[in-house]
Amino acid sequence: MATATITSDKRQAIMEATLDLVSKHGFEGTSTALIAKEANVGMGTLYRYFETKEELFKEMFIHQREKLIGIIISGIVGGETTIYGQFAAIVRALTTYYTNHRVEFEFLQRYSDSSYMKESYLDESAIILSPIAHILSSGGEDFRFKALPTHIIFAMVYGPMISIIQLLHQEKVTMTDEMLESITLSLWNSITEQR
Amino acid sequence: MATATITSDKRQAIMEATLDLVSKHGFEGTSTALIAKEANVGMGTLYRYFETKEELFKEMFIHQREKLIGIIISGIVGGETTIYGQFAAIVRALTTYYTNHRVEFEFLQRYSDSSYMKESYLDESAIILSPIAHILSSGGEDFRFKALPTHIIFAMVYGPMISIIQLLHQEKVTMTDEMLESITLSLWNSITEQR
DNA sequence: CTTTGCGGAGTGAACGCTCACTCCGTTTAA
DNA sequence: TTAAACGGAGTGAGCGTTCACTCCGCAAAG
Repeated sequence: MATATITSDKRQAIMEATLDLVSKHGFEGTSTALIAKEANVGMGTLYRYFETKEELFKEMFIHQREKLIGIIISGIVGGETTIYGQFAAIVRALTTYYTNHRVEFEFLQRYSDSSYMKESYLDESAIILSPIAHILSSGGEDFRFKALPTHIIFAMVYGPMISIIQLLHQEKVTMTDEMLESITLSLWNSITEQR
Repeated sequence: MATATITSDKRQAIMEATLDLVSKHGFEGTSTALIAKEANVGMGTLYRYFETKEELFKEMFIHQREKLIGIIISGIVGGETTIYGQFAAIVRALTTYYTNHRVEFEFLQRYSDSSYMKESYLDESAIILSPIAHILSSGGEDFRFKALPTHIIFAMVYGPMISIIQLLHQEKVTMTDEMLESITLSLWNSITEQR
């Protein structure tokens, strides 16, 4: 506990080193000794700021997920007035951010598929995202969302985005504005019906 | 029957134990001692069949990926004559298979997002899947595929499917025939245009 | 202004333990 | 009888974690 909102230099350095090393070598290949060395910090210092290695990873995960939620929310409250406008803003923001922040993306992915990930975090994240789901499921004047469970609607947007961002990282494709527009519209069409 | 391709009982047992344990405890939490015990096999035996732990995981991955490719191909050569019919058959087969074979699915996911995964395997898998991509990109009489890179088209089908199968495993949703039909059509519409 | 004392951030060698992997005695089958 | 297959105790490297200690900025005392 403690160290609630203080952001010490050392703490920051440890977190940055962790992000970098985990994305490079995975959780298994990243020892606390290596993190400490990369952060130019003693072993003991690491354990002054984080109770255990697992706790460090967990805090990193929560931190990164909050960033993710922040991006989504700023897409909604941005300036777009239509639901589709907001949807497109979110897709654009997430694609841009995670294309340019590969380590953050890979950390989130790794953690989500690791055994560190407790079922409870999954529930938690669903709860956090549910307000957005609620807004989206409200519908608009000229469209309505498909009669599918909210989770599925989410998966049909999130799933492709994850896969596409991975492709961008592997440099299998390069994203143009037109492509992103086309993809955004496709995703929108896959979850809505015109009326 | 001393041939190069014998599948010994012990080898089989080791692979089955590995699949089960990795899906349950992840790569980190699965020790070779545990695998050997679960397979009712000595440590020495394990190392007779697999050079290293990493090699064992790699062989497991390749084996599982071949199964995956097999499912896709059998969807194509099934009995469906239209491209959409084949597409729907693949989606149905994959959903059914991985819903009922959670450990196989989780192993593939875990491995793909782990540091074990070398870039070369990614390329390799793309090569294997490219014939299918070629068939799909041919188009039909009353539709054509969107003007997007093949990788993206793939991602827009694969991505949602992975996310949805995860939801099914978490029992966040239950899949009905109508839902699957609706999802399949949505995915199809997201990668094609009517003409 | 200088000296002394103090609190706590910072350190890294050392510890206990687990791991992947080896080695060799035993069993099995031909 | 012989060789291949097998089992599992043993081994050393490396892991996460700890703790006795150092160092330094600052406040109180002289």
